[in-house]
Amino acid sequence: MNHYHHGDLRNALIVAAAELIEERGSSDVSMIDASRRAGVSNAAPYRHFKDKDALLEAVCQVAFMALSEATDTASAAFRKGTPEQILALGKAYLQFVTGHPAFYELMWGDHGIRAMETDSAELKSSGFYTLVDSVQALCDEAEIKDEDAVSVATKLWALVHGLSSLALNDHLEKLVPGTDVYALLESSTHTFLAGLLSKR
Amino acid sequence: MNHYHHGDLRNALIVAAAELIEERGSSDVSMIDASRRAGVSNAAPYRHFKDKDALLEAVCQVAFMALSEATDTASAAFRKGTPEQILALGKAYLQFVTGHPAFYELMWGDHGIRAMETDSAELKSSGFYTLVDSVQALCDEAEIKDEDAVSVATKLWALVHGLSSLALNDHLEKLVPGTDVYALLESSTHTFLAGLLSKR
DNA sequence: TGTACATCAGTGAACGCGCGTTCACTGATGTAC
DNA sequence: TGTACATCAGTGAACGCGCGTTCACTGATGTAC
Repeated sequence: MNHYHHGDLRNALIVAAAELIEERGSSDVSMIDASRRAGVSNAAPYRHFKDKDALLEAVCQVAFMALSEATDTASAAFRKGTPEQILALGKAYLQFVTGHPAFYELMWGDHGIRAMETDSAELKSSGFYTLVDSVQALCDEAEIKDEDAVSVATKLWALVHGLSSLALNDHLEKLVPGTDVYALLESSTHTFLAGLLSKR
Repeated sequence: MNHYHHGDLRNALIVAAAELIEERGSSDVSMIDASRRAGVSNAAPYRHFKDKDALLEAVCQVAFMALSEATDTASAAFRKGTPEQILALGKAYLQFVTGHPAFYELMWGDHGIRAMETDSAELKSSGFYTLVDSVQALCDEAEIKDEDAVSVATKLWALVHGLSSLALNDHLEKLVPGTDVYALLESSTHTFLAGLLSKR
């Protein structure tokens, strides 16, 4: 391939930045390193991104889409509204977060917020709302009327998000050595759902 | 006061760094800025800290102690092992995290881990283990035998930590506008405890 | 009590480095005629 | 089909900046005699 006219440099830069983040385990990669990895000069990225923030936001968007895909795929294997499906969603989330630790700070930091804002329609339609749908179906079947599905989904999300966050930097391991975070996810989800049903 | 022999520069630098973090809402403060705020030259901090990381770890230790104090104080007002006490612990945690947003990334990042390791005895004796004690008392009173107090406490912690984390960067507000995170904390804690008791 | 001196905690200037970004340029591509 | 030219996406060199850290130094303090 020729030096000039790379063809798909925009995507190549997003991939390069994502790989660097993954490899180094940190989200502060430099523009210059991303350029180097993509095989272009320092200045080339500025034809495709206004500045470094814009590149990182683009990486965030890709990451959010990957997360949505992971949770959607996991939930597709189960019947809608079953505890099994909700648990599968949680597991997929936990797996994604712990499997890509360096993306955590990026996705839930400032760049993540802006990425969410720019592409909200596409992102909002998946991920979290898959969980809301599932919770809604569960509530319908169990004839729970006094609980708001969005509210319940948010609480479940917080639970899974919290476990993932703690598992990330070995805080759990430091505080309670030998913890099995997947077992914790499973039992806490069951406890929570049991509490939900007990109010019926 | 004289230029030479500040007297308590070590602490002054920790406070200066903490204030800068608080004001700027970001944990990447520079050594030079911390020096300036403490009223000393660039080189002075190196008499008290090996490098920048050492200073930030010291800030972390102070932050963890403040958090522990906040949760301990909150829980002291309630009878041990009551749901009210557990909820109070959660509220204090949530309040601390959302009240000092910039410390979050510092405390739960690499510096926080090292701060925990160096001063573990003092830190481990408070904070999380206050919650463990409370959960243990609750389990004893309710005659729950098949649940491990540490495990239950971890799940509750994850729930509160997750809610705090989501509340921090307005992710909740973005996704579910008008959310009252304290109400969410209260109802999710109750739901979880109800689930715990229903297994009896 | 007075003096010599070791030590301690500051100074301020400087170094080197890496980074984000810009700028004039250049070569390849697409298009009008 | 061939040529002139606008446009587009690269280059590479350079800029300015801020930062972490070091170094020879200096002034204050504490101590031995």
